[in-house]
Amino acid sequence: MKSGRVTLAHVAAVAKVDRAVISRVVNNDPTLNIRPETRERVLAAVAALGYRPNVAARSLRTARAHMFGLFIPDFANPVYAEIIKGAEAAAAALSYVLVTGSAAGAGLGGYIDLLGQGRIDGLLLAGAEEEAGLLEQLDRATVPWIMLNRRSPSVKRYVILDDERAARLAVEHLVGLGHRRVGHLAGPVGADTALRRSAGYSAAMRDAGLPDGPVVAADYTPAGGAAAMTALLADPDPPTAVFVANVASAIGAMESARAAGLEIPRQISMVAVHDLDLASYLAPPLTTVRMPLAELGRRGVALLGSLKLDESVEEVLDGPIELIVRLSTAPPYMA
Amino acid sequence: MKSGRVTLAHVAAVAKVDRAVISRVVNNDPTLNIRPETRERVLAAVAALGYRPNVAARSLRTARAHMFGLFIPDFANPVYAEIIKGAEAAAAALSYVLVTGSAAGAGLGGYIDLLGQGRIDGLLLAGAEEEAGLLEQLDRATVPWIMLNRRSPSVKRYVILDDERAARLAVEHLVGLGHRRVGHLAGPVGADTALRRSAGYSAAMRDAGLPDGPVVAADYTPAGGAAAMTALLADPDPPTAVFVANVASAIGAMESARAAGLEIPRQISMVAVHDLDLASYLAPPLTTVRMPLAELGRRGVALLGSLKLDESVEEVLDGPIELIVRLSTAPPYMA
DNA sequence: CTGAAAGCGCTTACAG
DNA sequence: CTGAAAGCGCTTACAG
Repeated sequence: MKSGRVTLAHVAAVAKVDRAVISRVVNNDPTLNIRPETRERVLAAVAALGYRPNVAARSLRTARAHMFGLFIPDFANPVYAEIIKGAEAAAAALSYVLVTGSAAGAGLGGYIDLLGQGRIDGLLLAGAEEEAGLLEQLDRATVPWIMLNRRSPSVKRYVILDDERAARLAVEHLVGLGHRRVGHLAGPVGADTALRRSAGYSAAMRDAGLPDGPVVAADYTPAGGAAAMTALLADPDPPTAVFVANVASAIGAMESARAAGLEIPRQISMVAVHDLDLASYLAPPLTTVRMPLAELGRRGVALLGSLKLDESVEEVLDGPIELIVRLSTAPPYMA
Repeated sequence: MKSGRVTLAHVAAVAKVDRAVISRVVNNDPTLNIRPETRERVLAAVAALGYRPNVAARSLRTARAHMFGLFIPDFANPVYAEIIKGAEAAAAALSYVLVTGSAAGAGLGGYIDLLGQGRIDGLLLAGAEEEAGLLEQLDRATVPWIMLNRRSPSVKRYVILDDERAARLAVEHLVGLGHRRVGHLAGPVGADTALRRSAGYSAAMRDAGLPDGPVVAADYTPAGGAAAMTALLADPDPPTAVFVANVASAIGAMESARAAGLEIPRQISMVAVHDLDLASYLAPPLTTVRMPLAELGRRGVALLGSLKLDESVEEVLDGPIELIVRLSTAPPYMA
């Protein structure tokens, strides 16, 4: 029995009812009045033949693909892995399929094209660079789309995390340990998350009555963090602690600190945003701020399922943000 | 102009030809004889209206979804990121969409169900655990599927990497440095890649005229590596070097070695399979063996595109495997 | 060189 | 309570 070949007609023939009835039983149509024994017969035939509704036919008829898209820049970034996990779970709960794509495929443009083809019923854009014409392309779309973890000035469709609060938590931890000269490895220039984390850093410093320490922009990669940390340590008055905007940057920054002969945390403390499994196994284990990334993915999908086409969302996700203290932070050596 | 709403009929009206002609122009039907000016008119109308063929209608008619599936256990494992990247690129080259899913979604069973629904034209299974009934479910499928990076005794459909060669390369490097007592952190029991890497380890040791050192199984995670390394170091005659089957395990193993007071590489050398960006930033930077993972994904998709339904594949991918020497390996201290 | 027609497999408003 | 019918938007063998 080749399962892909069984159609409603086959099931109807076996169950001795019309195809319409099979369809309504399979889809749990609440307006269907049916004798229990008929329903049983239908279900038995469905099971016996291994009937699976053909998605293409259903989509054509209902104009719904039962699929959502999620675009990310790069699968290698573990931050997205967490987002995907939440989005996948939420999609599965709605009986939707999540198709996650990165720039390595057809690119963002090709991805948005899936909307035009009717392949997906909604699109989540996580950390995508803004390219000319894409927003325009999106605006012509007939299905909802939402930016994840990133705002854009011209767009009233996003859900983000409370990056400012995360940054404050990290800085307050450092200040609480006695640090007064606290540097900041900010994210890439122009990145929305970087802006918000930097704002949190400055706010927390101000609240503590301290001036900002040295600030250097760094890509969210080990290489970016390494280069930025080297620059930061060249400051005439180097900090005793650094708040790093991203954990991948922090991994590179730790290496630069070691290369400069600094012992972590004795001579320099470090704390970074986003917790990874890996953080416990670094040398020394890295203090981090854990953000609800899976929840972000989950929420994005839920919104896609409920949002009206022209409805706007501007949401800061209210989830648990917690400091995870490991061994990369300590009181300043010469406090 | 809502792009999702333009159909062949609209384009046909504008271009003043039949819908069939539009379809054949859009699909580059080679059997179509058409006057150049007519083709121009059609193309102009397509562009002007922003026509995009409806995928559901096309799939229903042609019984092809133009979509491939890739199932992985977990997006957080960076090894899969690399495979996805290659698979995405290959799919895009075929104008196919790749839908990658993990166990966090509907699970492998739900994933295989996509086949039954006609949603995908082929499925790649990367490192999936074998569950009862799933192979049976797959055998009923009417589209090709292939196991990636993993064989199964009952299945003649796989493409794998040359794990044995990778292992030999690593062990020969250690032996070349002068190590004679070489331990092995093997992968999880039952994992096919682990078996092949262990075979390579033993073969290389035998070729060097050396007996196997202590061998401990370890999950492909930092935690698994950490636990296994602790066990291995308890050996009455501990090794001066360790070949670790997986880079994630190695990260945990390095931490255990440090915790045991061992300096890497002075007191113990370590080399692991799979290269990551991260490896350069560990303390010390980790010597690895780089495997062609993206190529594996690419090859899997290419096979899906060309394989007959009942054709078998048993392929060991012939791609570059190279040792990347960093600072975690050195001659033994007391050679 | 171009058009008319059938049909892929569903869902749904309607008839009885 | 169940069936007959239309139609979603395409592709393709065929007619002319």
